Amino acid sequence: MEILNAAELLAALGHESRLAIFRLLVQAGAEGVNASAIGEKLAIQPATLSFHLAHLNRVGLIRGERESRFIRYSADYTTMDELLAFLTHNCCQGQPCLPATGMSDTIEKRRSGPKPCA
Amino acid sequence: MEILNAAELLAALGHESRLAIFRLLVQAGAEGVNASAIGEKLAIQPATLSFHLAHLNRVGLIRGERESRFIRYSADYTTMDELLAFLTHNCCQGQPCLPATGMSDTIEKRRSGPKPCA
DNA sequence: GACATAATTTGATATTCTTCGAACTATGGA
DNA sequence: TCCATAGTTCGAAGAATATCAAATTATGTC
Repeated sequence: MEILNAAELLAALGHESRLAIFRLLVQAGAEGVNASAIGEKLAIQPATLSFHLAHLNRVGLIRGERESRFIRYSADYTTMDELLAFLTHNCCQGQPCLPATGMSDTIEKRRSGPKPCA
Repeated sequence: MEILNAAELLAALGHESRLAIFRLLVQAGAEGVNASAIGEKLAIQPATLSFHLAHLNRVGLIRGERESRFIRYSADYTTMDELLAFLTHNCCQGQPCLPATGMSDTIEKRRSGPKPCA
């Protein structure tokens, strides 16, 4: 992944509504969620929702499939995986440098260990 | 981390210049890089650079320390770690679901494993 | 103090993004 | 065919961003 592409993905997720949509779809898994259900759950009006769904779809983070009258959206995990791989490239030597476990000394240990992410 | 905060961080990184700055600082490590050196390396004019540095600093991804006439900027790894932890929360059960190792079947394996990220 | 360098701030401009009402398309049922 | 539902597209308005020249602040040197 190139930096321009990564920036596009990050910008797509860098909006509260779109991030909420994406997270909802990740939690929903393979079954996905149809547009109006997303709109209800997140209190986003149809036109605005379509705008954000189109944005997320354009950059490849989600995809939609028509199912009768509904369009069922689901997260495209591979794109997110690639983005995370890009952000963690050249750090951690393949070891997980995340998540922060809540152990108070984790950060300090990590500080002296392999270089963290991005 | 809350979703609004995460969206702010993602938006901050969702600009080619700022992402390039952040990556440069991550690569530079603890020593950091002073502003004019960043500007030269990335071909960004001083005023524009200051604008982006201030943005990254405001959201906590970098910090600057004056060193004589220079201001040395360095990445704040903890903020990035928290962001990545947020993005990978409730997935992977603490196992690394990244990075993509380049092994062709990794993605498929992961698909049937713990739910990927975000 | 006068000057040069490093960086920021200000102000103006151009661009992009976001939102939403209204119109439109697509599908299914009576 | 007519109607209702699901969703998108269009168009306009307002808000937020990005860029950069010019002015300003801060530091160090002569």
